[in-house]
Amino acid sequence: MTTIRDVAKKAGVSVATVSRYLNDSGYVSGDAAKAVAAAVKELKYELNPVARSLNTKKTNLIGLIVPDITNPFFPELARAVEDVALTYGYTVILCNSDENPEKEKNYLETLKKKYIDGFIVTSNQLDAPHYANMALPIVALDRAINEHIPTVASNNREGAAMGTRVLLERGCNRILFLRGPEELNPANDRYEGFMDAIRDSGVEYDVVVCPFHFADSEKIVDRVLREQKNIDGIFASSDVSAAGALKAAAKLGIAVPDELQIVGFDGIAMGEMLTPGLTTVAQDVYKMGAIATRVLIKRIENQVEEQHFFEVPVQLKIRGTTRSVEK
Amino acid sequence: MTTIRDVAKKAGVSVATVSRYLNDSGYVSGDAAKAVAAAVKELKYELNPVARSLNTKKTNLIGLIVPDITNPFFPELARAVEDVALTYGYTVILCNSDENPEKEKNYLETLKKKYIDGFIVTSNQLDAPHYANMALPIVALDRAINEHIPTVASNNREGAAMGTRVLLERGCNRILFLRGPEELNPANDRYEGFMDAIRDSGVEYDVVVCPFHFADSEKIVDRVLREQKNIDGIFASSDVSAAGALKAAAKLGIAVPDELQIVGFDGIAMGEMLTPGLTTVAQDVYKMGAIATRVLIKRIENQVEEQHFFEVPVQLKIRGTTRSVEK
DNA sequence: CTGAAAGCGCTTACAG
DNA sequence: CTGAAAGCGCTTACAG
Repeated sequence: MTTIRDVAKKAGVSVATVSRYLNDSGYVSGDAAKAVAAAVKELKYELNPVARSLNTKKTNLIGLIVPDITNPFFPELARAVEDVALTYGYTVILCNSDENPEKEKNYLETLKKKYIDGFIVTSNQLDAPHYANMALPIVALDRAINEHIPTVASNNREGAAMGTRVLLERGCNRILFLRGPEELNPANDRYEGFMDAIRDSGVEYDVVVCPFHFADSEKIVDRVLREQKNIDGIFASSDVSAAGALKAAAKLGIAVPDELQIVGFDGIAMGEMLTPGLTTVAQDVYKMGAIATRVLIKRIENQVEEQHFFEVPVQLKIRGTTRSVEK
Repeated sequence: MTTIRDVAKKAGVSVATVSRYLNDSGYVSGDAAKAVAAAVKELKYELNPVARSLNTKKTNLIGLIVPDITNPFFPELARAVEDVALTYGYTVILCNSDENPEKEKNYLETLKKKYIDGFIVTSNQLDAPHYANMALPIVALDRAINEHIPTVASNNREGAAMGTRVLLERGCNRILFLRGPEELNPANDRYEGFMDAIRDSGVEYDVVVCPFHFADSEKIVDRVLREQKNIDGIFASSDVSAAGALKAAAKLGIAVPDELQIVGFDGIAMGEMLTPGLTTVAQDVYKMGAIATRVLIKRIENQVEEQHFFEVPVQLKIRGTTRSVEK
């Protein structure tokens, strides 16, 4: 392995000069620069990043902590993070937390020791002490951690209101809202948005808490649909739940969208594969990941960034589980 | 930051002894061990892994190279890799290659410089030179790289034969096989398996090449179904293609499974969310990832492993897109 | 503008 | 069984 010393020797300068040239830090005369460049080229020298890290305490590594990459929301996020990271010369370490604070903390600490440069985190441990005294740059995704930490999120509340109005405008008279887990901030925001839109409409509604899980959602919706025969609209807080609802309806022989209209939330790829295609409030997950990564890297590189909260607009995707608007 | 020197001083021994104790390498007397242990505890000393890496050229980091984490096959793989890696004290770096040899090579080289310990790779660049002279441990997933590199894969051929027989046993008289991209090894194995099963059956069949992409598959199947009215069975080389086929059938008003039966390949979660649920040849993706990771870590830790090819059996999942067997 | 030297925090022959 | 010392390959004040 050729080292900086070899380069220095060949170029007839000191290692300090080579280092300055390589890092573009401090002055290097034109002559010296030329000699070093030639030596680097001739020796095919490549800087050893581990040795550098030991000095700088930087690694160009960032951690992405998600509950579970298997959850269809996260792969696209991971993709965005990796794409942007690559652009800036960073590499991504993938961590599944399972929403387990211990696991999360463990990753945080292990990687900190390895001089990781920062984290992008999707977590519910909003108030966990290990975030408070983390000296490392962190950006929160989807769910706020605390005021000191920049957050990127969809406009969940407004999006949910939009989704609700889709059903309202299409003549639903009794709407079932599948509310997400109560410990999830975004789920609560969506609930608020639903309430915003439904409140003054005069339309009847039911709210049922429902995990973001296909089979559970199907079961819950099946039960509700059997009990409440007059439900003609379902707004689910996630596409996976909406898929469960659609399946339940199909099994009960309820025609979608003629007898029952369904709207989801998320915009995951599966939505268009269903029959009929799922109408949904689509989050721009890729954009969220991209913004989060840029913000994080700015922080890592000490660029000032006054903005603290980044809201990414959702977009309605009208597909087959809703009818055309009644005029 | 407390270093090994602080510990040595407090314990009244040399740093060499502390290092030996910490790494359980070389002899350390009982007394010395006790003193060091006490000092470590009192000072809350934690070894600096970066400094260690500079010496050992090991980092406990492994790279996972996939074409695109957004492809529904890979998240579960990534999850398995990460789970097992964590068990052994390794951390996973996620790399999306987009099947682009340059990108792949770039990751390989960048991370090698960072003293990454090994790679798990899903790649088509079987014969790429950058794999031939990689001194690092590598395990190939799903697609063989070369004979020197251990490979983990499903029994694609046999699985495809099984899937074909599902249609045969259920009375299909004309089967459309959606063959995957010809540059993909597993896709070709599945084609062989289909041929194995169909050849002697006397049943008519068509073969159409079809990318593992939903919308494209839908389009292709729509066209074929319009042209060939008597197709009553489709075997798709991937679940995503099968979903496209199902969608095409639905739009054409063809009843599944009564008029047309469909079988997919992969076993991704989406399959059960469709209506009807997708019958499929399910790969045990998690197991594949877990095995690959264990094999890789064994190699990294220089444990001999004579086995070179690991085949993970597929499993039939009979759901709603096929009928019950005719007796 | 440049170099000698200390330092980042560990590991590992080597001599005893 | 143990320690002094060199070494991993870089960066960074500091003095000139």
